[in-house]
Amino acid sequence: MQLRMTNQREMILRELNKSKEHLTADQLYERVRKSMPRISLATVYRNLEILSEAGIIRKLEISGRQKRFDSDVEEHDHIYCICCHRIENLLIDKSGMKVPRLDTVKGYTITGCRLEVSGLCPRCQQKTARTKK
Amino acid sequence: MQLRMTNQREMILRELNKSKEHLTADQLYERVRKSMPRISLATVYRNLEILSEAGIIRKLEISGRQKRFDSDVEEHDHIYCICCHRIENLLIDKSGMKVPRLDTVKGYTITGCRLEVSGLCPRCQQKTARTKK
DNA sequence: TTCTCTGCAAATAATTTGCACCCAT
DNA sequence: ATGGGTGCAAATTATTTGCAGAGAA
Repeated sequence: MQLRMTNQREMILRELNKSKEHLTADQLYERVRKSMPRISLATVYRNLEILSEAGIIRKLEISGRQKRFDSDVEEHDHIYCICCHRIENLLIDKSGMKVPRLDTVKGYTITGCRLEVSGLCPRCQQKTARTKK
Repeated sequence: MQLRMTNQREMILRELNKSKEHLTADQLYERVRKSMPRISLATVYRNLEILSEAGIIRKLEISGRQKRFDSDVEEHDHIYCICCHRIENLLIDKSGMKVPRLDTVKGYTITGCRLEVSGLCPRCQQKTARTKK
């Protein structure tokens, strides 16, 4: 199955790269729509699926009900806010971890290993403090 | 808000405890239904939400589109199969990790930190091998 | 008695799919 | 010209909510 570089696909990739956030499908849709008003949400979903399958982008399945997409496929971890569900990148050295031979855990063939750190982001800490008063 | 121990709630907890797997809401529904045929799926969802909010069970938001629930709220990590989406427990010593002051990362107040290891489980390795032949 | 909980049905939210046409290769 | 890609609308999947009646405390 050959991948074609359509205008839609190109715009989706460009927008995802432009904002270094971790956007959801419909956030991306709203942005792409500004310069390409007739694009459909289904196209965005289809492309995000195809591109992440091809390893060009990365699908994140953490925090909240919507999937998020990351233009950075390099090995890295994430920290997310349990309140506003924002996700930020995190570079953590996992080499020091005393993991009992991770490559053979429970008979699994390991394909990935990531650390998901959760917490309250600075913005939400203020929000919470205000509410508690 | 007071929590009441209804028959439904008790059964849901019992089933979740019985199978030490990480069941989805509707897997749990199917099991509870066997001994309590008139229970509704909405009740299962509502209870899982309430119980995890109360810290009695734990909601897992990894791997696949459905949320899964864990009767074990003790600190532990998970390994999941990228193929069949099964989740198993993992006990990993994270104390050796050289994390740059995890409690202050990017100004966040850290509430949790877990390792999600992904891979192909033994069962799915065989499946894949067979398919590739 | 009081107030949370329940079942049912309907509503939402997120994502996927069928189909006929379009366009990158 | 081929076969992957698109827009649209409808379908699915997962979860949530309104409401009136039930039942734990």
